[in-house]
Amino acid sequence: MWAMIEKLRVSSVPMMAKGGDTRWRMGAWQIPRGTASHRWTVESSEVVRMVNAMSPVRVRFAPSPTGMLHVGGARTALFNWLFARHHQGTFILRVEDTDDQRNTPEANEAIFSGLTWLGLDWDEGPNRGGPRGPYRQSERTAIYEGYLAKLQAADLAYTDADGSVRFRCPNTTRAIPDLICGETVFAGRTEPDMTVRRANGSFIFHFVNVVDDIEMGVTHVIRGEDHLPNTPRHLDLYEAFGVTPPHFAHIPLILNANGSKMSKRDEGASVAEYQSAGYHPEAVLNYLALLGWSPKEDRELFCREDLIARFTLGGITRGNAMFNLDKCGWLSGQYFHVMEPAPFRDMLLPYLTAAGLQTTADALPDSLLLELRTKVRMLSEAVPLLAALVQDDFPVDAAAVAKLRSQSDPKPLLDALATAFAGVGTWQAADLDAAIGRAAEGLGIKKGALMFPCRIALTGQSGGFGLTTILEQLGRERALDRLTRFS
RNA sequence: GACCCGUUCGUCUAGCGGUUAGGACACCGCCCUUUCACGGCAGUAACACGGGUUCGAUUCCCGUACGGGUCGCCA
Repeated sequence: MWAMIEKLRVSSVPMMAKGGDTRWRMGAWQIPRGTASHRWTVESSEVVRMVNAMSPVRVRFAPSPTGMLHVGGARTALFNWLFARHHQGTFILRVEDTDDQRNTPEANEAIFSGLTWLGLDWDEGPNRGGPRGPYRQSERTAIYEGYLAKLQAADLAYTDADGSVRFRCPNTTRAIPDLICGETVFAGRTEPDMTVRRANGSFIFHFVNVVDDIEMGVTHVIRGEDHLPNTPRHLDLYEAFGVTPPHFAHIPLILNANGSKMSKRDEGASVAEYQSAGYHPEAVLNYLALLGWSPKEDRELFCREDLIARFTLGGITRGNAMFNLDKCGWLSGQYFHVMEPAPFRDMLLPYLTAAGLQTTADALPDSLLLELRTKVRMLSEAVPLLAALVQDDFPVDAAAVAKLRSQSDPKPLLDALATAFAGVGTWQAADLDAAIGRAAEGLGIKKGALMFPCRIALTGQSGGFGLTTILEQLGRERALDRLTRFS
């Protein structure tokens, strides 16, 4: 057993500073750059359990309530969550709401609902509690004051002319042993001492971030690469507090289709957009996982258990990635295509209602859903498809109607169909199909030539469900009514 | 501007010195088909550039170019 663990230590980054030395020193972790040896290679769950028992993984997602859950943030949350679940560790949600202007109930809710929609549950955090709380920075002022007192006691902090508190930042050269980027060295600089507390009493991000990570026992900081250049200053703080810093893993950013950093206002930037467009949440999770991380297998579909089992920091890509809506949509379709009718109905019904369609579970039989599931990539696509089937008021495609009229007068065709349908034995696919055949034969035209006008008359659309499905779904009365009323 | 990170098909990626450079989305064609889809099959398409190291570089090193990030009393 120990041999396995030793081997693990060699093949991955040391889990902790050795020999109980809590003082982290620069260069203590020699990570050969540009080699794969620094990558996290833990795979066996047995080994994971052993290591975890020695040094339980604690990670956190620390969003700021900006009013939405950004996809970049969601992916950071996902990577942290996967890492925690893979190592049977703890996933903490901490709300960084030190900026009062942003700290609204709605903004907080946007984070919670986004994470919940994706199924990213937190072990400790708001609405959940935990031993290291509170988990909102706005409620941790006393803790920050305590840490600030430590700094002041050591003469490492002072109040400047503007009334702000500054940290005597050593600004020394720092080598960050990053689990993804390798050892990254930042030369010492001569910058003004960093502010840790504003004149109005509120604390600055860098300070509270470090204090909270210490207080919450965070072992691995997995965050966006945009934080990498800030890390040396964070290290200064850890050193000042005499605490061994956590492991760092900076993940590449998500870019827009035009190559720029995806920001708040960009299309598809908010998780809520995927929710309202009716993407399958498991698919979005799946897609996000594959954006900047790879299980190195020639397949694309991974359920969350698959992801948990496979997730390692070593699989994280080095370069930034552009978000591709097409692929996300395709993946979503893949999930719907194989969905069982019952859960599909459960997901669909509230969505249709919210979209303004008057319908019930009874109006969505299994047979219909089995056909529908292959036609949608997201639930919003089901709305126009279903509109004509579940209600009498439905949109009509003017172009399709125009095309129909340009070909021939549809009236005699529809009358012939209505007659054939009226004499049908049962209002079921086989009989209905036969009736269409008879009508076509009687008119001396092909079946297909009859089905297009029929489709237009019944649904107003040139595409959609199979014609017999439409007929069955509408029922004899409504179908015949629409055929005879079409003009 | 300074500092950091990065660079394989349009996009997401596999590749860790010797491969016909693989997969996926998208695209194109064919098949299936009453429509729209689904599905199946096939195809177009990539190692940024220049130097090294090496018998041999997509893989290792150094430059250049390009992209991104950070340099806030925003997080």
